[in-house]
Amino acid sequence: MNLFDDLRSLVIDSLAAMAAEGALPEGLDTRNVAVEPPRDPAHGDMATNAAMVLAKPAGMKPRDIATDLAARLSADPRVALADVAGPGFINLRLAPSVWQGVIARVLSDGTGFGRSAMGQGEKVNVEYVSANPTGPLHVGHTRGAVFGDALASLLDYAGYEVTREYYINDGGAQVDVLARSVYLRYLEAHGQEVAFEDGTYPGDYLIEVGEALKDKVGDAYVDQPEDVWLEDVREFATERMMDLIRDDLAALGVSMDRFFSEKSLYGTGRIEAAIDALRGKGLIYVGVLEPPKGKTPEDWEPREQTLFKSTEHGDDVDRPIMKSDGSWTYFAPDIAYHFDKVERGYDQLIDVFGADHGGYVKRMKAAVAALSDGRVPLDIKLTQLVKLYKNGEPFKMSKRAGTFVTLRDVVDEVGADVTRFVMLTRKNDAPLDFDFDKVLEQSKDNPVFYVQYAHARVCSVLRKAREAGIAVDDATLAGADLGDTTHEAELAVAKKLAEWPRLVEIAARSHEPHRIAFYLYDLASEFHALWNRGNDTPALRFLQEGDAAASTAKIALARAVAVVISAGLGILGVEPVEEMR
RNA sequence: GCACCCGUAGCUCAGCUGGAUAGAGCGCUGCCCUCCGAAGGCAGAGGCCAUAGGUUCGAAUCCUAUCGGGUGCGCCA
Repeated sequence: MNLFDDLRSLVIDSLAAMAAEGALPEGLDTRNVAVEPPRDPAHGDMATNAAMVLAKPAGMKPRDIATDLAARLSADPRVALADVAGPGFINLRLAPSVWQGVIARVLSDGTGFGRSAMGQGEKVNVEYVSANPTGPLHVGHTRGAVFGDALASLLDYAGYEVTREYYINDGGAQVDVLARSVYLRYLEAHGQEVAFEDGTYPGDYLIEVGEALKDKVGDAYVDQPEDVWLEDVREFATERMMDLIRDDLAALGVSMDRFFSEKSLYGTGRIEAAIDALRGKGLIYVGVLEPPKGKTPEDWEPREQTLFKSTEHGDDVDRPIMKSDGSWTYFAPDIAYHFDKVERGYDQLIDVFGADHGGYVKRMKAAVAALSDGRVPLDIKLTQLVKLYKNGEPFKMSKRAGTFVTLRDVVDEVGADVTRFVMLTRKNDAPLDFDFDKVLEQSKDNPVFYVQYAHARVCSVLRKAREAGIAVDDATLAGADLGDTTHEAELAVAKKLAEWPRLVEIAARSHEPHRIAFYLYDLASEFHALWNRGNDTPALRFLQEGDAAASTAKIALARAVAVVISAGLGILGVEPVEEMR
């Protein structure tokens, strides 16, 4: 239920009626006609630009169209007032019963109130995290994990069929490095002195893996050449690392629908099939790339390579897919992986990368465009860096890995809920400051607290009401007579609630879950404001002493706020709290 | 050199895919607890939306150029 859509339909219908009566030309394009909340509430509850959009194609003055249209709109019982303003806006003020209806609707729909059919069951694949299986997840991954997960939930809420997916980079050289590092820990477990050279992973987290390897194979690999143990150790270590990563994700409340192994693409003809698909479109050739201008690498020399003609689909230069020794570059399996996603029938693909992968956006989009003949859109969301602070000082260190702050460090310190919410209080492509102290602060500076506090306050009201013997289950509240809920402070809250379904669609369309967090903050703010009005105006208190009916109506409003907060936090993956401690 | 992202109040950031007098928090000034949680709320001051053009009824938003910041740029994934 999106009230703005309802009113837009009314506008469109009225325009059609005008056309039928000759007051407007037939067949005007109404796609740009919008019904939106005005910036300034003094302008009313909603505004439409219809007259201004249509004036030119209709060859009429905006205000003439607006005057006629406004008269028709005010005939609708939902519209209390329709007047023409400014260059041709029509401002609408809606009847209190409309807003009361919103409250009742929230209570009967529950957290499904904002669900949208917008996605129409389209299949969307959201790939996120996809960290190399070489160690624990760090803060950067955390932001990507939270963002991707919230985006997936948001799309689900907006009516898409969502798959959450993780691409395991287990096919390249870095898992060999992992295997060698684990082997060193294995030797260590056998009492040998080892040295971690450059190009190995010295982190403590591999100690237990080395010991586990010892438990598994005994001394079979001690002092053996690499070709004896490398493959086995690589597989063993990769599985261990994925277990670790899965645990890290679970601690953050993230669970994937599917883990896709890069290695599974090798030796199965799947990379070749993807490249052949491109070759069939004439997009694979052997050639020599120009050196990048202005910054020619010292060791640059012209080299013949097998290239993907990504410039055909918007990239800046063509990209190599095969090394001179005949093996694939990393880009080739990436192509094959996305080919697989296309072939699985998704209507839309989304990749969440760290900002340092910004350079791969164009080539990936080019590959998907080519492989799907432009049918499957690929959106790539980049998450910017997270800067950590403690007591206002930049903070770097890790208990477990020695060099970087891990996801575990963050979650252990502040909890999954706080981590998730804070990570979403910034747009994905904006850098984020994360202060370990501030995010735990119980004050209005802290959005996490502020939103939770609003929810807790509602729960507090419900507790008090129950103690007073007032029934506050949702069914009772949904059936409450809201006729006296007419104070502008109360209606302001109801109006904010009415925006929720619209906001969900906007956030889903733009792939921007941070909008949910900002909305919740706004909603909480409206609620706190109303709460305080009760200080000066007893009639606005939620509990009306000795008047159960009035209390029920006001509690219905409060409960509706809690329901929408729950729904929003649910999308963000945050548990609403019943009381602050 | 090229590409992508960014530039909005003193600070940190929103800004509804083009709408009216550009918003919030912090900080600053002044108020509000005999009252459901003051862990809050209200009011005030603070802006050339980096700059210059363009598109149109209308631009912080779209286009072009310039300035400033970040990231990336052929066998590393």
